[in-house]
Amino acid sequence: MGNHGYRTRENFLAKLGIKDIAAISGVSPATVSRTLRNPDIVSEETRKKVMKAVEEGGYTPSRFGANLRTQKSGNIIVVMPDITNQVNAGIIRAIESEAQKAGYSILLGDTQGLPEREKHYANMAQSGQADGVLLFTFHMPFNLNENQPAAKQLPPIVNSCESIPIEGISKVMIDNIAGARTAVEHLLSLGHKRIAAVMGPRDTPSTLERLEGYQAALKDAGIKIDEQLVIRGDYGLDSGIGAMEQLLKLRLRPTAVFCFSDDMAIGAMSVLQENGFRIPQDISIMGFDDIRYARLMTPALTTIHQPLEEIGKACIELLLEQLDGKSEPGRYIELPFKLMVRQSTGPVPTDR
Amino acid sequence: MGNHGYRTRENFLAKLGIKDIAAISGVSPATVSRTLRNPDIVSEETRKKVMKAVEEGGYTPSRFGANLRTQKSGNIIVVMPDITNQVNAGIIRAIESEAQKAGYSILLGDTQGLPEREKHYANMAQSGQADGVLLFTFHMPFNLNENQPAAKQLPPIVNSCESIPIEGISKVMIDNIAGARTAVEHLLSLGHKRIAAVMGPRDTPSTLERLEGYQAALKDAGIKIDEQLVIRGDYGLDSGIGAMEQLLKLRLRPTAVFCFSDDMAIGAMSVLQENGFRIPQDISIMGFDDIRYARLMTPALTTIHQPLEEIGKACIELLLEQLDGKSEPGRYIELPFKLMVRQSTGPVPTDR
DNA sequence: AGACAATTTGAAAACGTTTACAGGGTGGTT
DNA sequence: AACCACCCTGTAAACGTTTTCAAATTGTCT
Repeated sequence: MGNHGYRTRENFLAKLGIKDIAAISGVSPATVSRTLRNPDIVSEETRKKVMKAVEEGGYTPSRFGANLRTQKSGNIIVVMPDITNQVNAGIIRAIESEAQKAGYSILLGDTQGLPEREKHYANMAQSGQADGVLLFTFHMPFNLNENQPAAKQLPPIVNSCESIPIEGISKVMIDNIAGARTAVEHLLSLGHKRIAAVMGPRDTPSTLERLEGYQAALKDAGIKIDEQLVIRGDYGLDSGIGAMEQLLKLRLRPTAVFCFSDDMAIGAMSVLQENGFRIPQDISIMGFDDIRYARLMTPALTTIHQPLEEIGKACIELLLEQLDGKSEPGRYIELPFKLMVRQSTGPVPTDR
Repeated sequence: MGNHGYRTRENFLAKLGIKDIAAISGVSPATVSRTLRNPDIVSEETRKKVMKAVEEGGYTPSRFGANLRTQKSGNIIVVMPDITNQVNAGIIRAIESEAQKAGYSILLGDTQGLPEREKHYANMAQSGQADGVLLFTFHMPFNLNENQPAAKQLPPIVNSCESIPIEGISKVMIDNIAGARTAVEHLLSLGHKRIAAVMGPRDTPSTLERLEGYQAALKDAGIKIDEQLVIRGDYGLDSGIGAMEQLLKLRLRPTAVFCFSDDMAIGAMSVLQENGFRIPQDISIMGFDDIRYARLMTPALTTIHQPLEEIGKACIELLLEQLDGKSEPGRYIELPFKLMVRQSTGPVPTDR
């Protein structure tokens, strides 16, 4: 019954601790820790002894102790409005993969659009549940003191997809304005003049930016904006359906519809086809995102490609820089979009 | 410089600890802890004092200390082959939402099909990173001793979607055999006799089960299985494309194709339409899963609906039971699938 | 041989909670 | 007045690591 520290529970699941391994291999706990974390600084002889005990004992260091001591959780929380969305899913997949390479795990924060859940997830950085935050929502879930630089009041954080208007916070974005402009210019080049826009959720930066690109392109072409052709959506399939139904009721229908997301474009296409319209002969449809289903639609959907994997990688890169203290927050990475011309867009119909 | 425990760093981010709050409110750390975790057992007077200090100090208890003391992480690791898949995404979304209600956070384990990553994630339960495991892959990533009941050697765990052949492990499934049988019977009822099957990845339980249902339905109808009509896929879009191309090369083409996933069905449909085949007049297509895009295809995809949200909820329910020690592992929940008849299936063509 | 540096190790403190235990107070009952 | 029960609170001991500091050992150079 000495105080050697061995566990004696018969339960064979009884987990060994670092002290047990130390006792078995005849060294101190410190040396066991060093062997595992920093093998180079222990002699080969002890390293072998310790590793033998570790393997035979099936020892896995408890994170609880290590986390407490190092004040690091090894987790990154990803705050997203909806992980079911193909765009978000693609990004988070890349994030997870990259994070794992760097030894971090991903905590999933699906806000389902609720600000209180956003707050909840953001607080994980406060409580130590996460070391850093990847923010894909457009609220700022932290209370900031106006008089201090934001960076000093925030945990390591990177903002992507929806740009939060705060100085000094790292961001990974695509140029939504230019993307939308490119989309509309593609339609203009096909001769379209009555081009509808189906927007995303009101007030989100991405929607506002894409709207700006849409307006700018039309303005440059000398076309006046027809408010009836600008419909509010929410990036979801059903809102694409609703928007298209609304557009079909118009006396002067658009000849092309630019949807701010592929999901809405797919919804719109289904309404058109149900009602006997031919795409693109009667109406052209254009999306945004290039989700994996886009190219498999019939007709294949013309859209703006977003580099999901690169976005995810860039997010982790910027966050790791902050976590490693290698760089100040405030870096901005802009990734290139790409116009994917497929079959859902075509020349404006001439017969009217 | 007394030992009152206050932090004195000027850094205004300096986090207060439980000792600081205790000192400020003039009670012991124990009482602060009680106030936060179990408010009922402290007097109203102290509770007010403490809460005031907590709020003014902006105190958030550190998880590091609490985790170490309670030996709980508050995390659940979800191990999935691909989170980008609509089925998995839908399930994990429900899981996340339910887990959060119960005070747990979700760690994302996207294995990308790699067994070593599966092992890595499974080990998170060993190291204390996660309290429980939700397993959607079909390997058993733990080394089990054959002579002991599996349940005693495993952390709290629930297995779903792909059934792992081990006794005494909780499961949430749909009846894949009956689901596939229902699908094929639907096609049979439309007069089809040459019904192709596009399978999922070889050796996964779900594929084997669906294949069994397919075979059973044909056998019951007195139709001999034509091996040429059974194509290997991997549940992904591209494999649906490849499978359909293969089927079109056949001298005697099928009149209906049952794809074991909607993604493959969508891939198959795009091939057919590209080659001028009419769906369902020339060939009927049937999927499995009922992802959100299924009903928006043109024609809308007939498929077997999987109750993703219910699956997610049931997983958490079974896992929480184990985590709370309220029940032994080994429970089995079977959720109902549903045949969704839409426009991609129709009567067998008569003209040949 | 002695001084000094380099390498390797151990002792002990620290990380921040929660909780078993004990003790002090209050009020009610005999 | 003594006793008991109950409620509330504080003390102190865990939980399992990592890391600082110092000591011990070895090797190198004069």
